[in-house]
Amino acid sequence: MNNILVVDDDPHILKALQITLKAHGYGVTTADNGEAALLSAAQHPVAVVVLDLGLPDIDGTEVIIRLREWSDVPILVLSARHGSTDKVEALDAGADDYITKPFGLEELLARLRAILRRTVEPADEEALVATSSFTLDLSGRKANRDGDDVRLTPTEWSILDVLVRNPQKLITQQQLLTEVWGPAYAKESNYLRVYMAQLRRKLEPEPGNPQHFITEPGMGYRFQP
Amino acid sequence: MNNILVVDDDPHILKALQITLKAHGYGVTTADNGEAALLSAAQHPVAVVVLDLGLPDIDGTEVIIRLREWSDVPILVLSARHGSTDKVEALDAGADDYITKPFGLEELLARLRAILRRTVEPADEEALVATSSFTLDLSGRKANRDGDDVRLTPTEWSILDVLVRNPQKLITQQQLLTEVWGPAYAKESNYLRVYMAQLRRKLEPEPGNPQHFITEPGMGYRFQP
DNA sequence: GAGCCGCGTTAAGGATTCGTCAAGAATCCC
DNA sequence: GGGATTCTTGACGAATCCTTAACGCGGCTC
Repeated sequence: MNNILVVDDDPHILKALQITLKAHGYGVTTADNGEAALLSAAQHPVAVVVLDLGLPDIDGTEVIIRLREWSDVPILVLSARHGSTDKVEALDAGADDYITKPFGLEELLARLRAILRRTVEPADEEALVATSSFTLDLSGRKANRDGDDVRLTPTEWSILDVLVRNPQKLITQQQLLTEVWGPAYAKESNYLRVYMAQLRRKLEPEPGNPQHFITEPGMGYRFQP
Repeated sequence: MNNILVVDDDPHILKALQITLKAHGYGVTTADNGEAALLSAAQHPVAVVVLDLGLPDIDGTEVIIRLREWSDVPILVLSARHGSTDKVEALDAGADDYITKPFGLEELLARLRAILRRTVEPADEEALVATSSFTLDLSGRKANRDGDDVRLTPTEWSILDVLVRNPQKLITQQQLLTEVWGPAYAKESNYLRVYMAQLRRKLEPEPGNPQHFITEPGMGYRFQP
């Protein structure tokens, strides 16, 4: 089910959108200010953000920019401002679409469908990864080593996701931290050290001499299949 | 250069859009009816289609549907019809965006940028550089020599970044020092000597007789692919 | 030809980062 | 509620990297 984050300071609009979207089969999360929206987007996976520009705390464009620092989630802007400048600013900041109030619900839904059509994951086919010492099923969340199932925690999985989906490529510590914990944790390289050690202990044949999760000192980590 | 196909039956609009888009660095192809548009899209590679709904031969929505049978190219619809039904029809047929006439040129350009931003990305150009004795993957931070991976430190990479991104160009010592260590170190040419030696030892076949990292005495260094 | 300057090379100290362990806090599940 | 899992946080040696100094070499100037 696609999860939509709706951000608006008007409780009536928020309620109306929530009901309409849910009736059309979407999951809905709401926020009535910019900070809450950014926080929510960092915590739950979101398919689309529907964003009102007129927020009480932060300017809407600012929300777009800060969201774009670490996320590619599509953003559909709602706004009472008809001015061309406002539209250009929001779109260039990283928004994907812009509707002016008052808007028709049918149009909003159609534009949401158009956006989602494009972002639908090309293939959630079984993402299987195999190395010389273990196998992973990313979509099924299963790990196997020497025939024995290995239990991994949620955080360990999300780290694996990022690393394994970019094999042999260097993943910066910042990248990992912002993808897993959110942009506010971009400096907590402590976490990475702890979790990389756990992953190695659970998956590597010789945790002290890793051959698949390689650390590049001063930069980040790299997955070697 | 991004190629845009503009479809409109009004020659004035066609001409105006052509001039504006070209002025902004896009390549432009035009068509004044639906059949010509479909034909043109099939013949030339197109990055975006800008489509007027009111065409003389085929209905605009029909053009979208027939285009979508074989192409995923983004479609931006222009239309004089403000009705919600028209928008929903066009968007659900496969259009990506919908602007009603009269529209601001700035808005059109911003929406084009928003669409292109999303579709250009998957190209994910791997910045690969190859010489006769080693290969570099700048984005993946991978260096290879004679089939063996070479480990480079962060500072070594940032020097490589500057040199390799300007092949055959002379990079002065000041440039290198300020780009890598910051402007305060612009006189510490000591560092450069140390690190250029390390890079040569790691990448050159004969470090004593470098063929790719060439020093221009008294000036700086030059990368020769 | 003596002295100076810029470059290449090497090695050692210091600073930073990494791996590891463990314990308390938070969360989840029954 | 209570127990178990998971997450956070701090501290410590060990490994890695950066900085710095010293020395040799060749070319240039005087």
